[in-house]
Amino acid sequence: MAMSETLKAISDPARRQILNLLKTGPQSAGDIAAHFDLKAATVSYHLKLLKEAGLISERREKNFIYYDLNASVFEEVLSWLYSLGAGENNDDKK
Amino acid sequence: MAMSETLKAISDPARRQILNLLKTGPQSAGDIAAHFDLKAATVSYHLKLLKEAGLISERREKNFIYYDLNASVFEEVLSWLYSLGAGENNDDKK
DNA sequence: ATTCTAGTTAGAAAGTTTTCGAAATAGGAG
DNA sequence: CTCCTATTTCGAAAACTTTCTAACTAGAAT
Repeated sequence: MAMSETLKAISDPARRQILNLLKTGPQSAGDIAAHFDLKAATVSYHLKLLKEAGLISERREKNFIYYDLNASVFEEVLSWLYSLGAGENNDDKK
Repeated sequence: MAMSETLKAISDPARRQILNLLKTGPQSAGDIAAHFDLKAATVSYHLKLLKEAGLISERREKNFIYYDLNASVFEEVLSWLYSLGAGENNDDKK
């Protein structure tokens, strides 16, 4: 199940912050690391997980690696959340 | 952030299965445990986490405890996913 | 009041995840 | 070719999670 990987990927706050940062456009690994209180090795580990989950893609240019968000992978998660009833009018019966 | 708790709660496959089961209506802790290859204590632990995240509510009746799904908590997660661009037409530029 | 049943809590073992420092790699620049 | 810079990989420590068994609580039934 791809969803398990997707959800694991976004269950970590550091990885969510990385995704939030990539909303504004592709960034190099170094740029990303500079935004956080984490060592480059740690950020690299998170980027690897996000990449494996298909949530980001990488592009090499010069000796930088640029990472870019790929939100299409969230479709399966959205469907599941809707199947549980998320997104409905949650009016109280009152 | 409530989202962190919500995402942690649904990042575990056992807990997702419990939520899937509760789609069909409230169930007692024992009924839930019976559906899985886990000891009652383990299921109780998962139910506690889901309850703390606000994803389920409990109702006591006789000496049973019935658990019920509360999907409204997913709204925040949905908004965040949409803010990342999930749910858009992911047509290739081709 | 004792006993039975449904479920929870406590504490420990096993497994997984996150973080880091140090060493390794991959290219571009000199 | 050697050096430099950006980033990854390795290996270990620390922190967290999941699961279990055993002991406990709450209430219903006798």
